[in-house]
Amino acid sequence: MREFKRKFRVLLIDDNADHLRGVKELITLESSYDVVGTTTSANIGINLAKKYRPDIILMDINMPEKDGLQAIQEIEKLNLGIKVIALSGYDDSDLIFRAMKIGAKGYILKTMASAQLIYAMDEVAAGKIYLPTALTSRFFEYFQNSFKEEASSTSEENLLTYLTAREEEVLELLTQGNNYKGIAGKLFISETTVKTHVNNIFQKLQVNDRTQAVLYALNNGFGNKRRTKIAV
Amino acid sequence: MREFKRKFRVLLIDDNADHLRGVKELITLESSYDVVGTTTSANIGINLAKKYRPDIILMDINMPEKDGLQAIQEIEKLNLGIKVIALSGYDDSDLIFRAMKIGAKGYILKTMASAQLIYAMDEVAAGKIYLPTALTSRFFEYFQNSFKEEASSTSEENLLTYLTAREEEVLELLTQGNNYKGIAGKLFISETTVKTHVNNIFQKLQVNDRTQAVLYALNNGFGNKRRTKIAV
DNA sequence: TTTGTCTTACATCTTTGGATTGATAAAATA
DNA sequence: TATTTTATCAATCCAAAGATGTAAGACAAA
Repeated sequence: MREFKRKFRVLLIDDNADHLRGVKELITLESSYDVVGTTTSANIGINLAKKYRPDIILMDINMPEKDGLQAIQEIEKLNLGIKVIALSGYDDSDLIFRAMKIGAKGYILKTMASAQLIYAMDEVAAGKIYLPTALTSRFFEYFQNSFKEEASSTSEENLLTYLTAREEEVLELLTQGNNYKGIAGKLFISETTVKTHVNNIFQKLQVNDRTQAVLYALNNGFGNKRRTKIAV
Repeated sequence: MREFKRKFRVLLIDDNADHLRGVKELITLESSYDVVGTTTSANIGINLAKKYRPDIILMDINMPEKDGLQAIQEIEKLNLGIKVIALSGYDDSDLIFRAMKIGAKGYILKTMASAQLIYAMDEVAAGKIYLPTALTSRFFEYFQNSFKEEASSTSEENLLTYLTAREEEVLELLTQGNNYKGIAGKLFISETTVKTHVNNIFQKLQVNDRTQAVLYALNNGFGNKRRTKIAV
């Protein structure tokens, strides 16, 4: 049986009709891609995605009507395996970060050479994630900055280190929303003992109540799973 | 006044003496780099970093004695502006992610061509962050996976959407550790009103007390800065 | 206009939380 | 061995939090 090389199906979403036409022509020249639809509306684009199930979507994310990032997110939620490449006029690190976070498989600037667009599509079609080197650098600046605060705040002094093993157990249960009775039951000790521990925890963490204790714990890397803040 | 083109100072840390020697010779051939030190020990490497203040450190992260990632972290904490490039034998996405998270300016496989190493050093020396395309792809697989769980868990139903604007304000203050009096003072309303709001919040979030409400809020993307869990 | 939601507010009552003091036994440490 | 830390428990007291019901004025939608 002879094997046919299937063409990848592409959907274009861009509110700029001129740019849309240009990209369409460009892609049509490539033998390995078929443009199955074009639209200037993000909402229509989402419906076309459901209908045509393209392999790849090129999505302009600088649209006034609807946020392109939001559109990407909605398409990702459909879980149709559609690979979305973000097209943008800006190499803003925050934009790049957010696009990649919500699942874009690539991010290309509109000013980039057409060859780069095709290359990105080739890579993405092959199951990879593609970001131009320059944008990768931008992304990582943002990415690493997100973690810097954490490192610096941690380096001050972590009052959690003063807690005893038992106190950590109690705090762990506090961070799960337990009250005295719940903690006492889970640790098989009396409620008054829990009170003693909790009071000692308050002293050591220099807080006034359980909510503040829980917040301190979560913000200072309590437990095995460290939670990290990333502004999105 | 005549300007001299300064050579970049490089420190090599690699527990494999053979590899260390090879890399040293390779770099010495380059006119723009000076190897100011080599060592097979991570701990000694950290001390050499303090002493010589190199521009760049090539750090093997697959060392038995001390974890190379930990060493990178310690060097980053020194805040000397030293750019660390991770050298590794593995293109494991988790390793790449962790290295970049703690501030590595690059990640190179030992099996890669020497030209790529030099190119990475050039880029990093110029203040950029460099990851080979293949590793970038790996990184993003891991990165995007970290957020997938969040998206699915969020898609269940976010009870926070039922809160009124005022209730959100109150909850915001709750998540900052305020008690009734504090909230009342900050919103210029009476304490009893705050109680009413808080009780309504409990109903809507289906929780029993403020700690649980705060935990629900933090775990369900409350506020403008959404906190995201990334296992590290 | 009527209906409904939101925000504000108060009263009352019960439960929970937090502070303080004191005490005992085991375990770790000097 | 002597001393300190840790974990356990209790009693008491006051403050804070939480549950419940009621209600008035603002405002928007039907």
